[in-house]
Amino acid sequence: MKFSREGEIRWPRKVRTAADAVRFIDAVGYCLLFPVQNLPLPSLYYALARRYPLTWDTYTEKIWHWKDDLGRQRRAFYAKYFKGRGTFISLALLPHFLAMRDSAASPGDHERFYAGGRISHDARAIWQALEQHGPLATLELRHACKMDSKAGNVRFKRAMLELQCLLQVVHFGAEQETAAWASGRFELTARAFPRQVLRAREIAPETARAVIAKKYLHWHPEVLPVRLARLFRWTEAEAAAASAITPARRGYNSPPRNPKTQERSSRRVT
DNA sequence: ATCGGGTCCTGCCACTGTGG
DNA sequence: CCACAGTGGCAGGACCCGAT
Repeated sequence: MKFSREGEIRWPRKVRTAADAVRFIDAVGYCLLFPVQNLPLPSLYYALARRYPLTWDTYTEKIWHWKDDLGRQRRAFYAKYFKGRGTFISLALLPHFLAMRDSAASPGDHERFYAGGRISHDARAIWQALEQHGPLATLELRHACKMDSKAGNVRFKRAMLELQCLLQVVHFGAEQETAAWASGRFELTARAFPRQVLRAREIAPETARAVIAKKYLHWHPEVLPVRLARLFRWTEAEAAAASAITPARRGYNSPPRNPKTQERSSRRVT
């Protein structure tokens, strides 16, 4: 397995307990569960194990449980967010992530999101089931949405990813549904983190981007707007504004770029 | 013998922009 | 106009092992 180390940070404290993990998440603001190639973000795994590559050991086992427990205990937000990979977001920054894309929803907002073309039919069904039944484990949720079959599971996974990338659904513990691996348990963000959702409604998107960028720049001061844009799915103009770097200074630490590249980078990078 | 839980990886295809 | 590179999305494989 190959992993990029570029997003990792020098965190001076040892991470041994769940409380340490929460301190780490609060300090970095947002991080990955496991390191992911081409995704320059710190990972909880590296903070704990301090080494690559990832192997299945006591460290892995520890954070495996933390991802289930921290959300349920409302000590951090955990969902598949960046590139659909396991991501922690601190409680302090969750409102900003929600505000950034107008994602501060109420439990009954599935119709509004569906009508607005923001979620698929399957995602709406999952949202509805969670609204109706409260937190459900994978198999219960699939059953409630009539996605029990193999083909149904593919639709379920895709729709769940969609909802998590929109920050509407959050990991909320785990449940031993079968004798095999434990299933995740899921809840609506609006129900699990109502205070953060309310707070998000008071934050303007550009303010949210600035706070998120400031956090990233604290640990990666040399990052260029184009990298920020790519990471957070902003336009380069939004990234430059968020990191308060003027266009004149934009190429400060980078080699000169040809005009065609600059023209391209003025559009949204995805 | 097959299934299925969650995750990451690889391979494939479609799309886009570049550059000759 | 066309070939090429880069990217993103998606599907399927591997992992493990007990239940069916």
